[in-house]
Amino acid sequence: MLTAKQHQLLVFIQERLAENGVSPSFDEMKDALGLKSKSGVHRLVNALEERGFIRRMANRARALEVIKMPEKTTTTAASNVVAGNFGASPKAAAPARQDDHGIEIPLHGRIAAGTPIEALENRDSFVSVPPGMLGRGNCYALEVSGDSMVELGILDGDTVVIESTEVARDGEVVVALVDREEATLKTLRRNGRFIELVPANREYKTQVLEADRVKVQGRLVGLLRTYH
Amino acid sequence: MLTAKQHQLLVFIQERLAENGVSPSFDEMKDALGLKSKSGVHRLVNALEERGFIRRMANRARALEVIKMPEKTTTTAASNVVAGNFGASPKAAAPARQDDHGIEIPLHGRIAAGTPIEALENRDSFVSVPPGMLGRGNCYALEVSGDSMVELGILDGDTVVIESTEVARDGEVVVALVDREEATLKTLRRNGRFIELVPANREYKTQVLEADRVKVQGRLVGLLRTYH
DNA sequence: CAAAAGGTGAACTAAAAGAGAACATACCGA
DNA sequence: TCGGTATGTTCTCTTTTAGTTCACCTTTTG
Repeated sequence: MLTAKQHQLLVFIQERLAENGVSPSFDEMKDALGLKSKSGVHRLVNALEERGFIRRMANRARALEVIKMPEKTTTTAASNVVAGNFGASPKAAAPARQDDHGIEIPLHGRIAAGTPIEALENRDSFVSVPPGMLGRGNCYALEVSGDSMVELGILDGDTVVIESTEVARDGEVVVALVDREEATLKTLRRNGRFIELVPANREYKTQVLEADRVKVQGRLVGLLRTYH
Repeated sequence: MLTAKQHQLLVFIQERLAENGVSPSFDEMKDALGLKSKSGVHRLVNALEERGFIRRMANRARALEVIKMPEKTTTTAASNVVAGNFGASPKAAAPARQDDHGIEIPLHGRIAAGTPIEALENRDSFVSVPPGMLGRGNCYALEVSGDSMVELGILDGDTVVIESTEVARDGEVVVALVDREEATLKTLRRNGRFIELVPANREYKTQVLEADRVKVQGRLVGLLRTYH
């Protein structure tokens, strides 16, 4: 995720903030990295901001803030946090990691109307969500692609939080696997031995399928959206 | 996040509050910082407010309040962040805590079309949001009431993340204060010396107002929704 | 090799900081 | 209700410090 220089700068900023609560100026960073010009620092800072490690106020002096540190690959974290908590619960490969104020859940890929999930089990992708948003079971996140659910306020590009489950009640929004192939996000309706997958967009049609062709994979429990 | 002077002042304010519960006057702060004029203090106080470290009531004497302290999150996170600083003070400020995976921001109340924010500055309410969702400045959360923005996927009951700012670009969704009374969440459009507050719902009308009647209070940067 | 990341120096713009004064507002007691 | 004291707000001016941008070059890496 980070280059050597970027990492070096991030650590320096973090140290300075922890030491005396004052963020370093570009000149100080320049010296700390052994550079002779501030413009290089400027680019590094931009890179760190793009990658979401720091936050800054535009055109303000010494207004840097570290909002996350690079992954310290498990060893310490895994030992005390995740271990053993789940006992009998059916948990997946990438379990949620928890701390006091946010819980990180894996981002498994994209989901769209009519196309399968890209099974991008990219282990680097985690999303932090408020604790209250999680369901009871194992949760993961998906990025929404397409506009089939706009009328329920689920837009293209949103991140949805899904609770793994094979059961869902009538009217819930679910991730449904059709014919063991296509995963889509739709409202579930039961109708005798049929299951209806109802989009929330007048331009799309409801799919009516025999119950055994549809397998529920998860249930919508939360949604996150970022504006730029 | 802070300059040396800003940090110095913040620490001074915090100490005075912890000591005797009364916030220092501008003159006292002036002396404490070794200045000869209050105007400098005024600027520093504004800077601290803009950065979300203190809160104040306009035109009220000694009405400062520290709402967070700069991060002392040392790499080894062991001892708790804020611990010990506050001594016996019962009203210890609730600092917006930060850790690796989530940031907590204050939930300031509800916002609806045509009604003021309930200024429920309930200090107990915090929401944890993903680090990447935050804007550049001071952020807080509001609960959305009403359906005036449904066509942009902002539903009744959603939680929106707002970045404090007084400037906004054309087309951005903002918290706008009309006639110093009504705060609403709307899309901002500039039209000569008028400002249009555009709802995202065909059943509501666009408000066209002279520019000086509208004050932008913040900018929409994120959205959270929980399903039950 | 080409693209991305790094590095330099200079010119330029903007913010932080300090001072002093005039003005505005809140509050309190007579 | 008036006036005075304490406080907070604004303004202008100045100096210092800090951030931004650009053109151009070098190194690293896929």
